[in-house]
Amino acid sequence: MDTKHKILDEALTLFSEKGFANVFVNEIAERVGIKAPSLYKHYKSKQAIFDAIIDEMNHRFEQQAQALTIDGTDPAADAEVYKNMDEDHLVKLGTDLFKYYLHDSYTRRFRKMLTIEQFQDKDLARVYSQQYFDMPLSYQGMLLGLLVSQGLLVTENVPIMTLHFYAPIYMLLTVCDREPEREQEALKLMEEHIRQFDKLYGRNF
Amino acid sequence: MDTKHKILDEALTLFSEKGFANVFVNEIAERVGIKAPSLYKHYKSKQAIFDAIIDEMNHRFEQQAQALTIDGTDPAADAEVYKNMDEDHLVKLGTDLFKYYLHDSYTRRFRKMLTIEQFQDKDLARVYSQQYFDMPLSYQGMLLGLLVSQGLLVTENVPIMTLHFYAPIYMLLTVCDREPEREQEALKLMEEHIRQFDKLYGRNF
DNA sequence: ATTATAAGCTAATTCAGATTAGCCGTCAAG
DNA sequence: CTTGACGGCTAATCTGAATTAGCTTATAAT
Repeated sequence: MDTKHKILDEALTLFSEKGFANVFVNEIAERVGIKAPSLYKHYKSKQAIFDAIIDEMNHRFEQQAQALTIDGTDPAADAEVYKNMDEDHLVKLGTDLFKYYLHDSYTRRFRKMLTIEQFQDKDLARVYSQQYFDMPLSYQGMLLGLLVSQGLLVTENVPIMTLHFYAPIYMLLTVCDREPEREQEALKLMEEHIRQFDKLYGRNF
Repeated sequence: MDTKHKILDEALTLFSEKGFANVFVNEIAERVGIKAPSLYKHYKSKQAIFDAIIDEMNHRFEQQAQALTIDGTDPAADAEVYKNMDEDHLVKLGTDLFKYYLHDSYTRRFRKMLTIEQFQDKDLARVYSQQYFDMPLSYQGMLLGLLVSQGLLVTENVPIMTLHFYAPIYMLLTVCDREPEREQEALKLMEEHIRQFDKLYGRNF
């Protein structure tokens, strides 16, 4: 990784732990292994570093959205995947989703940074809501909608069913972000949540 | 309200909007209607103001916990209240809870401040989780447990049922905190959420 | 009446932390 | 070979924001 990227990487780590205002260019430089003034060979200000992080993230998000949309517009392929979905598969789906969000380094740091900075301006607020509310609900709504059309789940209101699926996952995620030592507890609740979700929405005999 | 309290009040407002590090003692003083140096007649530093806010909150929380526990240990009284609970009552219960959390000025500002500062140290993280995860789940679990013992709701796992009730409320709350203009949308989802919750867990005929 | 304390003000002071100036070595392109 | 861009360094500089000094007035207690 070249210096320019390393700066973004270390800055993101620090911003996600302490917030933009509590990080000194000094610390960023130190972690990168250079002196503070050298940072300015790469970015014209501390703010510019922050902005570059946001830009990079928007870029990744666009790609991601693209990818998901492509998958989504091909229900046939996805339907295949979920053909013989059962409770255990659903648990795995949810748990994997949870673990990915929780452990993927970039995702996690970005989410935490955004959590801290979300009230600074409307743009950041919008990005947060998009990423951790609208997009997950829309994407997972699509997947769960497939399960409904396959007759594996039953509901008259897919969006609310999706909310019931995702909101607990989101909430447990925020707990682990602030108290990582509660991950085991959270995973246990996750599994119980999904099993109960399956019982509630699964076709009952 | 005396100056000493007004300082805490205005500081809390500012901290909840911009975070501790982005607020200048200047701004606090201005809102209080005094000059910055006069603040130091009341608190020995900016940090001391923050600490006083936390102390005051801990105080309020203890009182609150006390009150809730007292109610809770008298199931007879509460049971009376929920004797003829139906879906509309449940919607009202949830909506009121939501609106209280959302609009109560102190609660809202405190929650937003904690959202920003939660990663600064373990104490703040613990307080956040206590207030917005553990306590609500435990208190609402008690209430919903009553409804179960009354036969109004059916489940084998009250804690997870409580998670299903509360997590969507919490999530919609965080959306409104960052994008207040989405309150109507959130209220609509709230109502649908609870109606569906009632259908899922309500005694089915 | 006197005095002590509380609470305000203006005018410094301090200091940390972002940024700039200006120098140096490296290396690839011409 | 030499030149210029790149990326690093040290030593300033600049700024802004917290805090302190020291004065003043009002009020309440002795």
